Amino acid sequence: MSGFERFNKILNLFSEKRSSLTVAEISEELKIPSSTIYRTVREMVLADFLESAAGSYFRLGQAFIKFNRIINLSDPLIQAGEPFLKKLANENPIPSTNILARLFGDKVMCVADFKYPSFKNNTSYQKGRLMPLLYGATSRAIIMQIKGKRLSDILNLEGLNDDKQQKIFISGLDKDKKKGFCKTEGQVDNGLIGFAISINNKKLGIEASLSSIFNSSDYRPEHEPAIYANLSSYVILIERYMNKIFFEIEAYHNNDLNKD
Amino acid sequence: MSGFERFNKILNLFSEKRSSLTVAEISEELKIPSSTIYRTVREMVLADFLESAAGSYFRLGQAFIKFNRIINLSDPLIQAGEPFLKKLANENPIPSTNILARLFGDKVMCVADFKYPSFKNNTSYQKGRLMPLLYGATSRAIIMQIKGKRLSDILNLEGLNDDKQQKIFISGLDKDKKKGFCKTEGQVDNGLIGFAISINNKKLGIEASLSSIFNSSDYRPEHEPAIYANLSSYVILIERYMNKIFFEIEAYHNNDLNKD
DNA sequence: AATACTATTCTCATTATACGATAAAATTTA
DNA sequence: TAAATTTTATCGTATAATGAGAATAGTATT
Repeated sequence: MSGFERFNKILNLFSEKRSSLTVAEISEELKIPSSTIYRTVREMVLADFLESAAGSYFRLGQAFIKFNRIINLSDPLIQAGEPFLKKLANENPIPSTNILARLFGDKVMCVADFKYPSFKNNTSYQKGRLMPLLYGATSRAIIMQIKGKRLSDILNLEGLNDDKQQKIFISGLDKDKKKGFCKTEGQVDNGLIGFAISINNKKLGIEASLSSIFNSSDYRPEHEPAIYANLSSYVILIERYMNKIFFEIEAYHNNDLNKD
Repeated sequence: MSGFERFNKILNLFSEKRSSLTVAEISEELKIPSSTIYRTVREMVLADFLESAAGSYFRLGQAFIKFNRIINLSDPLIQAGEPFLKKLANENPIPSTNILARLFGDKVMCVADFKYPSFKNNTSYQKGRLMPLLYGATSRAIIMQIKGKRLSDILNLEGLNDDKQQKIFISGLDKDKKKGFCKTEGQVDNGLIGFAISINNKKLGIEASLSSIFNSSDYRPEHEPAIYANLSSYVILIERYMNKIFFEIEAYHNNDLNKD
């Protein structure tokens, strides 16, 4: 096992449920001698990827907070989209949670969210959370942008291995693609209904979606036109804004003052 | 240079100002052959610490968003303190920004913040940002908890090397310590005045502070009693809540069901 | 479409460095 | 104070990272 691989494996032992670990536990989990783990953990602590907590436990360190902030301040999708989420929530006909999600490698992750104050349900969608790729409007509006080999690779990775089933799934996607939007009910959370539209910027390599999630009990079919009108107008705004950001980034890169 | 060190150095090239880099740029900055950088970057992309963007640039990857979320959901200080920030802001006599900050290694970092809607100034304090250790009430209320060799080590690292100056600084801290609170004006941002009280939990290894920042122009001396009353009562609540969390964590660790 | 240019991966011999068993030291607990 | 646990240090060995350079893939240019 290589050094980086070990480093990565240690970090991935930490989770929402298990947020602190001892060297002994790490050593046990990874089947690696504790002398080696001690050395690696020390390096990681020194670089702020871990911090030592009480009782010889170790926690994730501040490096993640720091780098997350840099991403928040610089990610084109977050920059372009986050300012609109609150407005979208206010304009929706019924209380909603509104989500910006995007494809990272083979995972869909929520990168920004705004919940209307009176929206009661706790959706599974939260900033930083990896979302199921095959379920929910949010994810569908993203993967409908992918095609060919890359799509089937992703679906395979997600466990949709059967050829027949994959074809059915893809033809479902194609229908949504023609309509231009996705709508699913209860696929991610019971009692919730979600609507999503794709966001895309080829030059920035961003495949994303904007979605609004409602309580099924609040929702009436007559709300649908307003929901789509809101989503699609904000998607246009966000895509335009992202394009502007792209040109700013390009200008920055081309500015020789920044090199050296 | 070791593998992990290189990995760390690559990440630390990314900043708010410079959020994407090419392999050539990294190679140039670190004076390491690009064949090596390519290999390392590939590993990092595979593990989601970097992602490739347009024009052969690389950005920070989703791993940071993911791990940041885990910290947010599990950090005892954030869990215990964040829910109170909004209340504190609402109860302050004048518009404020309210900050939970804590010591990570030798750096003070803001881990949660709430800005009262009508508070105008953009403070330097933002979640995830590393703060100057020697300036501002927020940081003072934290380092006043440290003593002896550890304190002087930290001060040295921060550039306060001169023995005489260090003594002056420490005696200033001691005065604040006796008073039980810190108050500084304009040390971090011009036109802002900050008040802070220490937060501590030895068992969890957390040295932190709660602070309220105001516009100097809004502030009148007669506000001071209310400000301190608010801060100190919330600090008591937060410390109590953190202690409760400590016992929950301890119970979790002692529960054999969680081990295998 | 052909060419030039750049970005990326691959190969491989060399060397450095990560590894892990063990001992020593430091810290915590009884 | 002793016992137990956690952490660091030591060191010979094997392994895996390194970097030069070639090969390939991918883009841009004309």
